[in-house]
This record gives sequence, structure tokens and C-alpha cells, in this order.
Amino acid sequence: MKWKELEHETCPVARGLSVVGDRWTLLVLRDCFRGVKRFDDFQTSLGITRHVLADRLKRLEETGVLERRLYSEAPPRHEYRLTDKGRALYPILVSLVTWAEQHQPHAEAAPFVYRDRATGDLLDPILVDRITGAPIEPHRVTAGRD
Amino acid sequence: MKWKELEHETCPVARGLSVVGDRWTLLVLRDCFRGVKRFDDFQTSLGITRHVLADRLKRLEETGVLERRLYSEAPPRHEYRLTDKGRALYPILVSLVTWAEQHQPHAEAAPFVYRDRATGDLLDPILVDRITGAPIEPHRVTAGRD
DNA sequence: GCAGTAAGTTCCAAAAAAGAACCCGAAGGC
DNA sequence: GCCTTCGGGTTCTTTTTTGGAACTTACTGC
Repeated sequence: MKWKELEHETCPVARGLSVVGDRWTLLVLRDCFRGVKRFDDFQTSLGITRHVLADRLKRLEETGVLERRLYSEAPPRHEYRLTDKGRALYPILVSLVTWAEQHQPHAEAAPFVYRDRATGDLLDPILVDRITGAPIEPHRVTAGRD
Repeated sequence: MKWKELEHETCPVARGLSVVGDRWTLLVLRDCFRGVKRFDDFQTSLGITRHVLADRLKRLEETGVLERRLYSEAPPRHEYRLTDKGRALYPILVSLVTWAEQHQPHAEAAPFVYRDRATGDLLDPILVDRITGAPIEPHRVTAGRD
């Protein structure tokens, strides 16, 4: 199976990965959520080569995750912003961070945490059903097509 | 930045991706959650080359996500099972599936859904705080080190 | 008119993945 | 005994992707 063919797979994992399954893409998106918008800021923040960065930004724009907008006419300058589709990736990033902090911790760095912006309370992210609030765990659910 | 160096990054996104950020790894894990355990079953299910599959399984074992256990002495035969650390990746996979179904849908296939195994009710996975139940969204939270 | 800046491109070398064939140690059929 | 099959890999060779650095374009400020 080639990478390009993934986007037309019926499996939703494969379709998701066709957009964000690449080595750099989620790191680019992490920066987007941190407020990074410009090419050179991504580049210095990530240490990615300009070549690969240009390609990833183009793909993310093509898939509708980022929007490329002109913020200066002369000289032409662009910035990249998350679309609604892009912001909807947030739970994936938070789940990844939570997992990494718990199971792949860094030896020295202080723990990385999420807090409620209003109250400052520590948050403990967990996946539940929107209606019942029941936790979503492998042994409690079935996955499949309707 | 080289890929191998990612595992010692302080950023939790980078550390998480050092384990699951690869093209194939999450597809292998998808199969694990579906109950696939044997080398050849992964290979035919994924269409991955045997070479790359052997490498991914080895890495996943090394990082403690999968456990390789002998189920036959002669000839020696192994199977791969999720550890607790591996099962803890479930929210990432569910978040990815949910995002893909909503924003990257397949033209023809019936929708892919999660159901409560006991009641059969449709589930709508959402990330919330374990204590308060408040949804975790970019504009409501801050992310950083303690 | 020279240096600096933002956003890329281009070129070449190195690393990783694809694809296919091959290997090993049983076990089963005949 | 000999041949084939099966599970679980390893070894090739060829493409594709990355990495690294230099070059381009269109301004601005000094």
C-alpha cells in the first residue's frame, strides 16, 4: 500500500492518517495551536527543513486544515491559520500529550499540564460519551459500521 | 532535528510522536485493538512490507506498547499483545477516527460508529475534564509546564 | 546601493520504505 | 525419506522521502 492511496481507504484510521499521519504534521499543528502563523517561525521552532515545511503547509492547506491568508500585499506575505476542521484536531493532540506525559515521561522537565483558563484548575482530560458521560474504553465499546 | 532525537525532547507532542508518529504504527495498533496478534495477520491486513512490519513491531515492543509472547515452543511462534501502556493509546485512536468521520468522510461507506457494548447505544466521544466534565477546547484551556 | 526580512525553490546527498525473493525449523501428506 | 506448507522473519535492489545548504524574489529601512 502506498501512502497516497490512504486517503480513499474506507477505514477511518487510514483516512485520518492520510492527513496527520506524517512525521511532521502534528508538530506543525502543535505550533498552530500555540499561535505560530508564519513560515519562518514554524521553521525555527521545529528545526524542520524549509523544503519539507513548505510541502506540509501546502498539504494542510489542500486538505482544509489550514488556511493561507495574505497579510501584506507588497511584498506578498502569507500566514497560516487553523480552520474549524483544523481546530477539531485538538482532542487528538491533547490525547497524545496526556498519553506521553503518563507513559513516556521526560526525566527532568516539570510536568506539562492543561488548566482551565478561567479558574486555573488543573484538568485531567478523559474521553467520554457526550450524552451519558460514560468513559470510552476498549472493553466497554464496539466499533464498526452502521 | 532528526527523528531519533525526538524521544528525548521535552515537548510531550514530540515524545508521543517518537512512539506513534510513524506512518504505519497507528495502523498496526488499530489492528491490535481489533484483536490481530500474529505477524502474518498484520501483514495481510495492512499490506505493509514484512520488513517494515518487523521493524515496527520491534519498536513497539521496545517502547513497551506491545508485548511479544511465545505461544508455541516448537516451532517457536510469537504473538503480539497490547500492554496497559498500549491500551492507553485508545483515546488517540478514537479521537482520530471521530475526526476523520466528521471531516474527512468516505464517499460511499456507511458511517463508522462506536456503540456501548452493553446497551448498543450510539456513542459520541468527546474530551472532557474527569472531575468537572467540562469540555476541553483550545479557547477554554491553557497548556504549559507547572 | 547595501543589508535585512519573509517566504519560498532548487540541488545534491543520505536515510527510509516498497517490492520481491530467500531462509529456517517444524509438521503433515504420501 | 521427500516434498510442501506455515509462521516469522531476513536479505536483496529500487524508489521515495528527508536533510542540509545555497539561491531567488520582492520589498523596506538606513
